[in-house]
Amino acid sequence: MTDYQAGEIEAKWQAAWHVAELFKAERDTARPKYYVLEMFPYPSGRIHIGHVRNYTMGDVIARFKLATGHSVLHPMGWDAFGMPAENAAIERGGHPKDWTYGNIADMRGQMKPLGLSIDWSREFATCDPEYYGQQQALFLDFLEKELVYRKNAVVNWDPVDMTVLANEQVIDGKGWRSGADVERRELTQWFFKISDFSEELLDALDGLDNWPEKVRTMQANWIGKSRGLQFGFEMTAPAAGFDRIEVYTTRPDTLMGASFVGISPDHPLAKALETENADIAAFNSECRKMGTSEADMERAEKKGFDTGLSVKHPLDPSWDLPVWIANFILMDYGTGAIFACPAHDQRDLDFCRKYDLPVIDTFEALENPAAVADVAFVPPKTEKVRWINHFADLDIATGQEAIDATITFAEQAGWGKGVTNYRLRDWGLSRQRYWGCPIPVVHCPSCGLVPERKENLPIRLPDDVTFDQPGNPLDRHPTWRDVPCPKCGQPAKRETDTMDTFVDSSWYFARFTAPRAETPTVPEDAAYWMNVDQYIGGIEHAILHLLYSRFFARAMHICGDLPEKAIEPFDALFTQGMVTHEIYQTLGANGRPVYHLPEEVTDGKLADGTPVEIIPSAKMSKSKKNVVDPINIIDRYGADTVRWFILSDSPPERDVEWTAAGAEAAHKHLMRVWRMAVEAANAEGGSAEEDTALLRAMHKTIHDVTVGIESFGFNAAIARLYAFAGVLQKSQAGAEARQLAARTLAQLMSPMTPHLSEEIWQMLGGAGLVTIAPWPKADPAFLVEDTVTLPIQINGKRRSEMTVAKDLAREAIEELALADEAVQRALAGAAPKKLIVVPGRIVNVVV
RNA sequence: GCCCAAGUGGCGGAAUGGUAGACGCAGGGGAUUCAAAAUCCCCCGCCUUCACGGGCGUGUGGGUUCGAGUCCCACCUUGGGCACCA
Repeated sequence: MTDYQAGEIEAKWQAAWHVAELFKAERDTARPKYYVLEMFPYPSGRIHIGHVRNYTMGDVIARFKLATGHSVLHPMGWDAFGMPAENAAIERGGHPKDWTYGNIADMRGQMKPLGLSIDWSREFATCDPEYYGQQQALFLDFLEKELVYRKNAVVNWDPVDMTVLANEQVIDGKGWRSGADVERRELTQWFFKISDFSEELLDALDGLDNWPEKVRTMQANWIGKSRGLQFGFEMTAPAAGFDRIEVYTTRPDTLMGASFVGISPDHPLAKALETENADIAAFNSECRKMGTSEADMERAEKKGFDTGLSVKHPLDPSWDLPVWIANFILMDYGTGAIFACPAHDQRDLDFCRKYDLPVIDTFEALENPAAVADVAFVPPKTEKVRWINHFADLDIATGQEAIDATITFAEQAGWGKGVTNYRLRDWGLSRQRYWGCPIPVVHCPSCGLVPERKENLPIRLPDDVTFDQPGNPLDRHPTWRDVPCPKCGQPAKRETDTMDTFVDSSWYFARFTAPRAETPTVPEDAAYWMNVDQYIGGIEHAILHLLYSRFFARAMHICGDLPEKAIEPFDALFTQGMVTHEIYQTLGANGRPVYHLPEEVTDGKLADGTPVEIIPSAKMSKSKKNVVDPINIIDRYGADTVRWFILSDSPPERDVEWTAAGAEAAHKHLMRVWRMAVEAANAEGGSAEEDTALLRAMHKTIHDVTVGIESFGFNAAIARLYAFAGVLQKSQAGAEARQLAARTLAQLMSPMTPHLSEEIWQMLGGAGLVTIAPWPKADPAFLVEDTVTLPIQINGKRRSEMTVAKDLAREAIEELALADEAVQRALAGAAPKKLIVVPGRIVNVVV
């Protein structure tokens, strides 16, 4: 009975849970519902340790809620569309569908032994036609409500492979396979009107009390609401059909420090000038030889081109400013044109230094004097104060007041208007790729854009495609693309763009409430299960996925697919840290990095002796091959050990560097708990005093562990469980108390180590399954202590301590403290300068 | 570059503004054993001291406070995100 065969025992209890249907979620109005969801995985082929961490945390919550009387929904699915499946097809042949479903089968097989409390009957993959067909129905609803539209937008274009590249596929401005310089190219694409919801998505962040503050801050900054001034600079002479340049600025108070007006290379004026000036055309085209990612553009060297044009300063018609084209100005934000004030903007200053443009000394107190120490300033045109004070006869010191006053001034004078801008752009969902959800519209030569009929859904991806040539196979598919128009029946062409995979993950949480329904959702199920009570996932999704989901929930509500209460679909969010690992890289033949799996590298070398460059820890990613596979540990020690270990070592919100050392120790501890349970079953002796001491420790542990689980302090809860196991081991309590203690220990451990806990529970005569046994309650009578140890500080440093009755009067504590030997020594006969007593906590004597 | 975090012993980490280092790992010593494994017990921040004790100590530099790992300011380093990786 002392031998513990993890494999057999775990399989036995998993079967018992399955037979009892413990995890099957049913609508049950007699119990409070609880929906716990972990961000679903991409089926890359193997589960990695980060998945285990994510799902184990969710499982602890789900099992805890089950034990505290909730009707729990804890589902699992697969975020199954995306580029890696196509890349696999290109590299190794085969079909993305086979690769994906094969991976799902493998990963499900790796996950099931973990003993997660998942309702597998609700499982789906986003590449199931039953799922994406409903997504197409949602798209048609959105189209009808005008939440989707088409416009031109730029993509990364690989001129050699003749294909669109994702940002990830652009490395140092070159295509990852061809190595060719990437170009920006405009295509007509589909967009969700998320920007219509900017204000609402921003406002509602305030109500998300159970979201991490950092996520709300990041989202607010992403939406980027700003109040600024929009106005026109009149050109000194019209050019290319333009007679003014409209700019937007959040710092109109710096207008008297303007050096030049800058426009984006994609600005209509810049484009118009291209046709008449070859140098400008060359400059713009150079600017476009860069990826579309904002990070790349911001990091790139700042470059400009003097157009030779000039504009008049709005406050001084005799003052001409030159017009430059600058590569750091984004066409997507504001009007695509700015005025530069180098005295108050580092980037403008760098630019002016580089091109020898004037820097005007504006304010008396420069905002960053050190940064401009070497600058030769040009004297200001007004008094060297905020110009609004000069023009409007005001006396304003603070920045925001000055900004507001300038906007009012410009509006009254009639040359500008206050404008609220958002950084948030509409969500482009078109992807020129095969392995995604087809967009259900048809282009008809006579009817134009025609939505598919809902009865024709799902529009299935064709299976007969090949990946032997670059580009989207749907574009060249012989029969799939050519269809009759759903409206007039004449020959027409199906839209060949598919949807961004973020669309798939923006409503899966709603689909889990009715995964087999013939409509996207079912009102009764959505009403009962929504919202997700606890959502758990990586901090890397803090902005895009979570913002898109918030938008989708609103759009679905507008279309009648979700109740109003679900427009904020995630009541509580927990962002777990990532499991990171070093990246191992060598240089390939073409000078590009080649990545290697951790298991291929020993002592910094490959098997053939090639030295490997070690890049410091980073997020585990399949493309960087730094993914650690937990399956060996599961096979060796069982699921309970892996679950216990992954939770025990680190605070859940923090990133952890993966290390395999310690799994062995976790296993030893679990076996120690098992032996103690066996011993408790056969215990003898005991005394009332010993029994009480053990029960006191037990109730304290119940309290601490319960609080720990509820507050995501899993590592701290486990530390308490370790400590209690230590107490139990040393205890001389009698059989009854020790059995109760061991059984309770097992029960408190059950969210983390459910199989071991069931085995102990059963052995020590617990009723039924521990998984659904009511969670223990801490008896307050056992929690109170009657004495307390107070540290005594002298000048804030701990020098002594004393043990006193818990409710001892302040005066008595002061007296005892002053009588303390160390205090007497420090005072040397003098009276203390100050005596601070914090009852129950500390005494501080200031001498 | 911009936005958001994190930084504590050899390691993972604990700590409502109140005894820094709980708990675990690694390490050292001991018990048990013919021996080993397993198990059990004890020690374990750094410097100094035979010892008692003393000094230093939570990325760096300042500040607030009787008291700062915790609050404020500046900086450094690392990580996440930057709209087509998921």
